[in-house]
Amino acid sequence: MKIGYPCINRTVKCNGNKTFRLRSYSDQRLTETVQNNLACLQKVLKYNIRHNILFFRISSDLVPFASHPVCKFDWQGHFSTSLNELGDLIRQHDIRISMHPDQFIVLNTPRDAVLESSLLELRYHSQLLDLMELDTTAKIQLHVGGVYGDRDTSIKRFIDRYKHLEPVIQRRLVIENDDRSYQLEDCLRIHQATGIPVLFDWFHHQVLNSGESLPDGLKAAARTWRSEDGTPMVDYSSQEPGKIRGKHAQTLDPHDFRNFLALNPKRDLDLMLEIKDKEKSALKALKLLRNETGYIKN
DNA sequence: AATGGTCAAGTCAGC
DNA sequence: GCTGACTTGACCATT
Repeated sequence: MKIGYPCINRTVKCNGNKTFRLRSYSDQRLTETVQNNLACLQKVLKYNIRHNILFFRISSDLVPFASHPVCKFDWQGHFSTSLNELGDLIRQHDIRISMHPDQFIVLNTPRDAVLESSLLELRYHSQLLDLMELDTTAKIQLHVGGVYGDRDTSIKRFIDRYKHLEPVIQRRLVIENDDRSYQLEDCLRIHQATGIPVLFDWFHHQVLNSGESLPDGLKAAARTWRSEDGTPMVDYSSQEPGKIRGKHAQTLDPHDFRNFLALNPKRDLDLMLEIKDKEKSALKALKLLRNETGYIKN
């Protein structure tokens, strides 16, 4: 089991998620920012390697405005060498990579303009991973999308859109159960129709489910991953005490995490910690894993 | 250097 | 109808 965290490292003094305002766009500003972001990503990956954190989610802001019409710059060509070198580092240390396009990317939208920009953004994500020459175990995770007052039709629209995706996007895409619209059951139904792997979100499943236990839910999701998709990915968080239901924890709750481990003794999964203090919790989780008797290697 | 208004993009719940 | 939440506050004009 690999442990990971998303996008930001607060220990390494290097911000690899730098962006800028649209009206400040220039090719020069873009190249400077991307150069910075790639250099920081490399530093963060090296920090992760030193600390045995071998799962990482790369920020969608790596190349700001990459899919925006304002950007005519050939960032793919200009940064292909740097991206390739990053890919070398990732492959050399067998780091698992994911990306998570943000909330504006909605594959099942009824609106043409939203679909079009979503497809461009997905293409950007897949191009990044392709330029790093990562295999299809590097994934792009999406939620199913909106309900629009008609779940069945909206699920059908997702299925149809997925089937018509470019293969380079299709092979990387996975769907994740969310905590208010589409639960595990819906994702499994979409898997049945398309073969798309289902990334199990442990915390969301506690908030929204149809009665499956957490371990059963996780097992059902894990079965949707083929060998070319790699080890099933799982998102993990726990409830921030005293905040509204569904609020992600500030830091790893050792009690909740031990419970997670106890419920999943096989641990044939890669675990993304969606916890606000990022690498600190990843380190806590790894330490806890090492110190617990009966818990494996690393 | 500190501050505060504002930022490409969608959808939904809660008020 | 507006605001906040979402994987993540940070950019930038102004003082």
